[in-house]
Amino acid sequence: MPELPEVETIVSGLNKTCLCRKIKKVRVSCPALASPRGGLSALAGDSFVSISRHGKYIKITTRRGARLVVHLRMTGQLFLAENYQPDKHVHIILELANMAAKMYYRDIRKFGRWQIVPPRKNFADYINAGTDALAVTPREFRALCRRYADKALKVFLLDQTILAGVGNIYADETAFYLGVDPHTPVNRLAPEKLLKAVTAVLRLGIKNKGASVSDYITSTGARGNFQNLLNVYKQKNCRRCGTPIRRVKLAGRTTHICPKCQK
DNA sequence: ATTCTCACCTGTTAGC
DNA sequence: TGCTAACAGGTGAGAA
Repeated sequence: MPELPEVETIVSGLNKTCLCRKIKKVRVSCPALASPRGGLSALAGDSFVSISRHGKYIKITTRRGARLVVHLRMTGQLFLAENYQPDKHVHIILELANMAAKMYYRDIRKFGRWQIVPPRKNFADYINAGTDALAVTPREFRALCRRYADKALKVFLLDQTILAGVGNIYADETAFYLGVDPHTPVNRLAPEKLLKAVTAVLRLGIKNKGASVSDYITSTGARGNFQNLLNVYKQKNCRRCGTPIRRVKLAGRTTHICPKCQK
């Protein structure tokens, strides 16, 4: 799924290619993806001047001052391609000036959202999320650990209002990195170690351009590499010790644990 | 207030 | 083999 490292990879890719290019044409074939409905037509003639990220949310600002929040949810893909034949899952196409490639939004399950932020609101008000997992300070992180001391590690990591960006893949991999069971309460872990683990796992994901475990692809349509380095997530056996991975439900998600490496 | 459940979708996999 | 049911997991809304 697109989590922080996947979204970071897409955002940094788009920043290299499509900033400040005039949007010649906007085609939306699934109006329900946009809010307000039909709001994306206002992008015609405008251009993106800033593309950034908060957690898994993509934040876009245009030359005319419009703000856009794009969320890929489960199966959203945002990429640039030349000579691409859109299939039935492509729902938004942006044609950019002086560029052979077009921008495509493809989303099999149509869970994703393109939202126009109302003029009076800022991004932070609009996005219901805590501090970005790679922007949190050690001091702030310690406070979060104290406040949510009783929560299970995985529940803590997955809650976007506490810390933004970690999803199922990186939560399981973080617990593995720490060598602990994801049911472990936060107050049983040293905040410094926990933050170091989250940071290390997310950065490794970014370094490898994200994990293409299902539909995720980069902004050029390429697959990531991190799926080849996962230790427990969707693994049959632990990559480190070969022990069969135990699958349990935690926080409503399939959770992968190596019974030998994680106590 | 906090925590849980469901709805949103469709492709893939498991099981009969 | 062919069909159906369960599953995949991010978010927001509504219920408990």
